Amino acid sequence: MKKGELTEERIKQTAKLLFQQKGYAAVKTREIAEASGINLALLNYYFRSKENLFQQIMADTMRTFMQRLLLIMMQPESDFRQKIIDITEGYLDLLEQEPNLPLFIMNNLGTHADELFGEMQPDKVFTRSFFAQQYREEINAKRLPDQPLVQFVCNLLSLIVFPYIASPMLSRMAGDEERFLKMLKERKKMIPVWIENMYQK
Amino acid sequence: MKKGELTEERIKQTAKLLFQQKGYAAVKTREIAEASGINLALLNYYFRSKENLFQQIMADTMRTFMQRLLLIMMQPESDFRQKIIDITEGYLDLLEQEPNLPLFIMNNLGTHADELFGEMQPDKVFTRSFFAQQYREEINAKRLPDQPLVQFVCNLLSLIVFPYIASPMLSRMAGDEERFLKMLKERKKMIPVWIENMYQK
DNA sequence: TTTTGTTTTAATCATTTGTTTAATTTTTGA
DNA sequence: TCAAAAATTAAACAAATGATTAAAACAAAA
Repeated sequence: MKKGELTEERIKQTAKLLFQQKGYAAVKTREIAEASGINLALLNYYFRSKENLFQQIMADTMRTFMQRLLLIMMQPESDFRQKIIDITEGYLDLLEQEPNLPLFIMNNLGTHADELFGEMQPDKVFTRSFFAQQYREEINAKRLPDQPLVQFVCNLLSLIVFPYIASPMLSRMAGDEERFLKMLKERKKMIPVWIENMYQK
Repeated sequence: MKKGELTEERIKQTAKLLFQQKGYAAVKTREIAEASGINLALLNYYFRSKENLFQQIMADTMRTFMQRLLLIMMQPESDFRQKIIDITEGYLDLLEQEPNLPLFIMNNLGTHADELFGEMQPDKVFTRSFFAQQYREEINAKRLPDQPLVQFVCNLLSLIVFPYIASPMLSRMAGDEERFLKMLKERKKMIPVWIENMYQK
């Protein structure tokens, strides 16, 4: 009863990594089995099918990724500027450990976008969250132009996520890997500043 | 001699679309054949193998995508600000017609990043192009902070490309498809403004 | 028309791949 | 300790998949 759950989890972690790196169709069940150090048949014993294993992993991934944004947006304590810093640092820390996550998410957004928000209604979050309220306050105080919140969040996520999506291109543009990594580090400080400036008139 | 080249091109276009939508491994040769209205064997007659067909398509795609940026960067006529506008509008026009292009590129960057620049040396473009020169002039004139050019280009490309990569998520955040499309339109005007403001102190 | 080279087709091959089965080993609880 | 349950394995199956073959249809040149 204990041993099983352990290997089940091991398979899931291995599969998650492989799916992230190569995508659903490119990963073969035998590859997952070998990489997890299990017999091929065990995969179906625990997960019924490759498809089902993938669905489980995707549901987890989507929810966790979005939760990171939503939890901060719903924080009553922190102010608007602090939330931007929290979102930036939160995601950049995550991406340091899972650099393939963004591309993985984006690739499967088409079929799994609904799972992003789990139980929550997207529009509720984007109109009634503390972050949404604070955003409107900024607009009312004329510190931000009157544009939809999505536009703002889109810009923030763009700047955070894109370098990890385009890293092979950017590291070539940067000249070498070292300069690219330096650039990534720099962004953690700069993104909140850039975002703030962007809307300054 | 004429008929052949025509079907060859038809296969290539169909395959390109499928590869963009589903990725290499998920597209089956029979699917390409059926969608192109040809017999399965013709695919190997013209392209030797699925792999080879894909390589051809990727090489084309990478070069064309990057060329769009590099050509503008090497323009002697236009000034710095105009180049930013040209890059933004150039790419957004392209993406309107090929919305899956960014994800397709990013997914295959790992294996095909070298083909991005074709003959050119990346560092040459990023240090000796007119755009690079003009960027340094802006820095010298204190109109821009002293940061590497890649950082700047990364931000510009982020804002242009990300909405097309994350569209299923963003359209949900926006509330409905209509509002999302409105947002996309708005960005064409706003991105150059945002970019300019970003670096204002 | 005949001939020659090109294009297209149906059928087939050899692997790969997801899944299942049936037997074996290991673990657990009484 | 020992039987029942859980975990693991080797072997095999059926469908799919990329590729090839040999023959047919077609087009162009002589």
